[in-house]
Amino acid sequence: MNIEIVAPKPYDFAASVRDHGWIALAPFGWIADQNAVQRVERLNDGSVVLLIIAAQEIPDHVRIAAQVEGTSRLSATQRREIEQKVHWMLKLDEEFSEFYSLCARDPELAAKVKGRGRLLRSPTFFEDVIKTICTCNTTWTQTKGMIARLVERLGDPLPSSDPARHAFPTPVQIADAGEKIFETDIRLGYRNTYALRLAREVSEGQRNLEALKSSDLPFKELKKALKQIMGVGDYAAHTLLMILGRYDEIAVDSEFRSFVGRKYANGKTLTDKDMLALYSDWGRWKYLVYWFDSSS
DNA sequence: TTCCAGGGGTAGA
DNA sequence: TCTACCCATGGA
Repeated sequence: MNIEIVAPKPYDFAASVRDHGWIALAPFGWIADQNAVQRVERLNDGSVVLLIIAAQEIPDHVRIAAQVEGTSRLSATQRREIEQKVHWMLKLDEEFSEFYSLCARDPELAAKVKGRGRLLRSPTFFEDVIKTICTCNTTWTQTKGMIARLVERLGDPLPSSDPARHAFPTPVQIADAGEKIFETDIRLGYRNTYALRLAREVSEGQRNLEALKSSDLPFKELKKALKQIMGVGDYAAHTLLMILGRYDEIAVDSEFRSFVGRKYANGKTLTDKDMLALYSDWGRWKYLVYWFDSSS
């Protein structure tokens, strides 16, 4: 079964989805020989399917094809859900023309960003908050391990896949799992508490994370709302704002400091403030400008 | 052993 | 608003 979606041009699908490390976090994956994103996805009705998402350039736009495996037929509701999720994951709703025209003032940057900017995100904001918390104060290798264990231990399995592959667990599945399995098997370290607490808040209806996806709150207020989540500080809030399409502020982490130090410091020691000042001219696009400044 | 990685919470000033 | 200290985990 195939679901087709039209994406605007310019759109470099293969580069865009791999520009974000999320492609390496379960249940996402990259199929190199097909230039396709794969993802095990649990639908709202509880069924679990495998999505294989690829793109094809045609004259006026880009055609996204999502192949759905693991079910013999799809209801209209299921098709609509998959369409909406793919649309959100690929950020097909965002407008980047202002960003591209702004980049024209820096030829090196302009050459790099062509058709890029639509960084991969997860279908639910809950998943992206959990993943972001698992990037804090740890290495990327460990983040991948934490998310792989979380998905493998708590997510619903894809029917008849061998070895078993799993969807990202729902807030209820995480909340119901309890602390013990986090300590013995999933091992997020002190983030165990944050993940469980968030899952409980969401599953009990005390926190509506998905509503933030369509929020038109000003940047500062949205940031304030995100920082109310236990485990989310400035770095995580700016990362999550990027995921929501707000690029006003850079997420300062060891990676940012190391890149700016290498490229601009010339042996001097720079404070975070000094480093951020290097990007101050880029208005509401600072995060993306830094992102592509630091990427190849 | 010690350090620290794509930081954040908390207490105290 | 700023600083010092603590935090689980695992690789270097």
